[in-house]
Amino acid sequence: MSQEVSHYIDQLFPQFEPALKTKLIEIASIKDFTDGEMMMETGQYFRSTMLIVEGKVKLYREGDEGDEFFMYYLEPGDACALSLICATKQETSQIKAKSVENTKALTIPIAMMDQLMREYKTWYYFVLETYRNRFEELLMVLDSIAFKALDERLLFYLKNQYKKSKNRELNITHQEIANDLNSSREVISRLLKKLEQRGEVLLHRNSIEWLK
Amino acid sequence: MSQEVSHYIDQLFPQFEPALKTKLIEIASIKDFTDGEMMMETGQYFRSTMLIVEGKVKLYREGDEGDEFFMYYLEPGDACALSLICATKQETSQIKAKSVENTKALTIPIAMMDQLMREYKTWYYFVLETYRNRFEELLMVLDSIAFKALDERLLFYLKNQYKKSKNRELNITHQEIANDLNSSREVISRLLKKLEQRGEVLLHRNSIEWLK
DNA sequence: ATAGCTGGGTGACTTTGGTCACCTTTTTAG
DNA sequence: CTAAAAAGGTGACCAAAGTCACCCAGCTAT
Repeated sequence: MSQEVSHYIDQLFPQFEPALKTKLIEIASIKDFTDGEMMMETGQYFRSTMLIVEGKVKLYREGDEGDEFFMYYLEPGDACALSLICATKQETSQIKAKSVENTKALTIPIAMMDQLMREYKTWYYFVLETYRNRFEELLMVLDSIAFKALDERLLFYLKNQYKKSKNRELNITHQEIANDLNSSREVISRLLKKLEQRGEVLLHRNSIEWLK
Repeated sequence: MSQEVSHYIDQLFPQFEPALKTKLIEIASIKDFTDGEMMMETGQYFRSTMLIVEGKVKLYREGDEGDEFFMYYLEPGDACALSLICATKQETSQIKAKSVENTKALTIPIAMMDQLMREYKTWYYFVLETYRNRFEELLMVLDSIAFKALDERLLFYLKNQYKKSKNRELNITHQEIANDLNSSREVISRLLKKLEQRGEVLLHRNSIEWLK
């Protein structure tokens, strides 16, 4: 078990100082989530901070009528910024997190946060860096929704997906995209068709192929 | 000078531990900004962290065509979250900050951030709390733009303004509101008229009166 | 007093995107 | 194999909001 933790830290968090690694091996444990499992609901309390070490986690905001709005993904090497913040004050979360692959996370009891922050410089940097990155990602999302029309938002979304999947072929349905962008299937289908006509993508059932 | 710093800390940051207060008196200085002055441009580097002690600062995101999109205000007792994060890594800012009243800020050299974080627990809490608050505020903005129609966003905006001004009378033009919401004057005028017809506000030249 | 500026009102029109109804094709469950 | 579900296409229509053109009222500087 602690061997597994050790391995993940070497692979994904090589910047952690040796003493911090030792400490984490002592206090952290591994938690598994199956594909599609909710990792966090709105209004739920945090009991631990999570560092993603395998899989992919989708973070989204939930509207009053239960609509979902996609914010960003967490991947191996990322930490949930909210769990880093909220943790320290026992606040509830305002976002939902769903595992979209079989996901493994390194969990650290929130009670340890204070100590880690003050005793390990590399942890402290990691937390600040995480914050900054999430904040920036959120700003990018805000940008696209505040300033761009839906066709540009769709492009922004697709590019993001391709970047994360490292694959020409994206396995996703029009309906899922519509949900993530808080739009409707018909509209997304139409816009995708336009992209196809412009030669930017190839549409297949259940997948979109990125040309260009 | 240091007397002024001391006074502001007592008034606005009573939670700071005595040793931290002493330290800040030693290293912080006061900077003045006149009404309307830009405090930060996109792409600019941070050289110091700022705690607002007087006035009001408007934070907004800038679109590709120079459109502005209002995010939130900073008021006395608030700190710029971005300057807290970016500071530590010499990153550039993605947002603009404008003083909208005569504003005074307590500035702290970024070189001190590390030490403050590790040596003063109350500072560390303050920074995390600041992050959390800005993140939440940003999420609220994201919500309103992702899930709400313009009329609701306008209400959300007006309520926010009234809350911050503690005044029934809000001195603002329709054009300014349109800019902040990235909409157009005519549309805002029409929506405001509807609000007036429903008896929620009274419209005057250069001001909007909140009834209810 | 007059000219010009700023704030705001209004109608006509257009575009974007959401909705509805209904269709076809492919996949999957029984 | 057949029925149902899932994925996607399509046209008609509608509503929200952006745009344009033009108006008027009130303030201000000369």
